This record gives sequence, structure tokens and C-alpha cells, in this order.
Amino acid sequence: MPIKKTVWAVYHALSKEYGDCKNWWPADHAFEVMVGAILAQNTSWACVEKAIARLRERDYLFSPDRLIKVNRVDLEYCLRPSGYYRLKTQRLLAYCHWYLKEGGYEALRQWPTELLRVTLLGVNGIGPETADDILLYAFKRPVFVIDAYTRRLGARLAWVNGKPGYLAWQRWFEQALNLSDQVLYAHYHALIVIHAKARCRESKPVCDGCVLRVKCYYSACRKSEKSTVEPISL
DNA sequence: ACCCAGGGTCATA
DNA sequence: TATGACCATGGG
Repeated sequence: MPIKKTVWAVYHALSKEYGDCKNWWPADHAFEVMVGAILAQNTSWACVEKAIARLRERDYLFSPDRLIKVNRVDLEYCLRPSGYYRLKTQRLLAYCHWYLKEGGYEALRQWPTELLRVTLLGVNGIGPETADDILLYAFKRPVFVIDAYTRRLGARLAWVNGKPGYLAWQRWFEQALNLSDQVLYAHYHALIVIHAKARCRESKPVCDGCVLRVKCYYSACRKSEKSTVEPISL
């Protein structure tokens, strides 16, 4: 089987296992997605939800102009459960100021994806993955999100060689799928994360009569073991 | 007591 | 350009 076809095989297998992942990124509106994307940096979603709950209780989530007026200590208190709370308070405020300056969702939704992406990257605290989370789940743009799980999956299936950078990973997935589709990308990313968190121990066949298997990629390999990890045979 | 989380920035070499 | 320190709380 051609390597790139296996990308579709994995998608179909995971899709069969976990369904359509409807509303995997829970949020009432686009701005809430953006807040979640910043809070989720290197943090488990359960912790993010606690912070979101605190924000929602105080009715801070509805709009950025509400958020920037909040007392800083109060905002830090809300974000505490999500970790890096001082840092994330800073980042969230920086993001809100940029967002308002540019005219909010109705204005930004008109921007072409590439311009929106580079501008997002210019906001302090917004890196490539956070920017793509926002583009994909808030602005509904067809960008494939690359996170740690995606890299591990790609590495363990020997889809890639060496250590490509973020954009190279992204290009690889988008070209392998050969279909620029926001719904597909959102679904695939959700499936990768859900399957990782399931901590599936046993290798399992991805399709009938196909030797492709997916091992657990929840945690990173220890440095001492890195050289011993075998790529899954195809 | 570890290890890890739906990362990003900044200082060094 | 490529590592490393740092950010910080919470769950397994």
C-alpha cells in the first residue's frame, strides 16, 4: 500500500472506532474557542475546563472587551487551574487587545487564511499550533493542526523521516490527504487526540488484510529508548 | 516520588 | 538552527 494511502486508512479506522467526534472542541462561540486554545497550551483539557468554568461563572467569556476590563488578580485566579496562570493571563490579554484592535470576529473572518495566520503568529504567546487551533476551530479554515500526538503517530508509523519542522509536518499531512477540507481536518485531529488519550496498549490492525498497525502514542519515548523504537511495518 | 499535559518564548552556543 | 530553561497546576 502506498504510504499516503495509509493516512486515509488510519483515518477510516479511527473514525470507525470513535465516530464523528461531533463537538469535540466544546465551546459556545468562536471567542471561547480562542480562549481555550491559549489555555490548553501544554495542559490537559480537564484543567482548562476548570479555568473556563471560573471565567463563565463570572460572565467573562462572552467577549474580549469584557475580559480586558477584568481585574488582573481576579483573572489570574480564574486561570490558575490551567497552569502557567500568570503567563496565560498575559497572553490572553495580549490576544484580546489584538483581536479588538483588528475589529473582532466579523472583521477577521474576511481575511485570507495566510494573512490571518501570519498575523496571529505575531501576537505574543500565539505559536503555530495555537494559531492553527484558532484558524481551524474558530475561523473554520482548512489547516491541519500538528500537535505532539500527531508527530508521535507520524513518527511511529514511519510516515516521516528525520525531524521536520511544524510547517513540513503540516504540508505532509495536507498533501497526503490531498483534500483541503475543514471538516476532515478537524475530525482527524480530534481522532488523533482521542485515540492517544485512550492509551490503547495493543497494536491493532487498521484495516482488513492490511498489516498497518497503530501502537500507543500517548507518551513520548524515553530518550534512552528512542533509538529502539521500531517503525511500524507496512 | 515520579511523569505528563490538546506549547511558546527567550537566552545561549 | 538547535538545544535548554522557564513558565505552574493537576491527574495518573
